[in-house]
Amino acid sequence: MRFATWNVNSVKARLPRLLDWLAGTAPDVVCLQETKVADDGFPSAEVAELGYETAAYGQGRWNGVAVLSRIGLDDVRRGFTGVPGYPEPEARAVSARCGGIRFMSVYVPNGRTPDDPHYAYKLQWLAALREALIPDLKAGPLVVAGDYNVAPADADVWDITLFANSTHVTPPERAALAAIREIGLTDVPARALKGDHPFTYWDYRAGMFHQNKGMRIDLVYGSADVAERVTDAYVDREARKGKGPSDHAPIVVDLTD
DNA sequence: ATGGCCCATTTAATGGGA
Repeated sequence: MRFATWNVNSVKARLPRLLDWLAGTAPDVVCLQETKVADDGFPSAEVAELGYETAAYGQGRWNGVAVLSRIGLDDVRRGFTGVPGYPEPEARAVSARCGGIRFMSVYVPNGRTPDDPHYAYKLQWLAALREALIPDLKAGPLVVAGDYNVAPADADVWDITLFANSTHVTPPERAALAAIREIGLTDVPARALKGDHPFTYWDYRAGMFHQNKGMRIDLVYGSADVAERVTDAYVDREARKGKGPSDHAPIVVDLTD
């Protein structure tokens, strides 16, 4: 089985690239984030032509997540139990069972700045996610993949000295991720196709990508029974190149059957 | 080579992204 996660930064703006990438990479399951489209606008028919069923949870202008699968898709859940809002619940998590594994696509709140209410919301959201995943882990194999908006270690940003007073690297954010791992999820490390750092995000501005000034903020967390099946995982930086890319690259994971 | 913001929306200017 091959699965992937990708923050596409608008599924409509990215549709030609998404379809090409699906055809070329041939993942069985894909977790998408920042689809930025209401469910009735999701290009379900277009991805169906490539054999994918869709579980989309969107709200329009912002956020939006989806799971695509060509190996079956059922038991779809939008959001999760106890999800906090800002102030209303946002479309930041959707899950479905595909090929014997529950896949959850997550788009963690950004946090903006550490003194912003959005930062407190981010920590609340991650704490609530942890609690919601406990019963999911008991129910069977689980993958929680997406844009976590946290760089787990200093090496996961291009220059940690530039992140003083910034979100994504603070101890409480990192502790929130550690608390999620502690319930029985493993960080599936992805290899970089070039260089030493498997960054998944590079700002559009100032040539950050070609200088490889990036961040590792997209992550794949898997239950132990999934993690032990991993044969390869890589960041597809090719998808960040060229005209009209997302600012995030996909992570592709291969499992033994 | 990978190339110097981009997205959606209230279609101009703004909020959000990280």
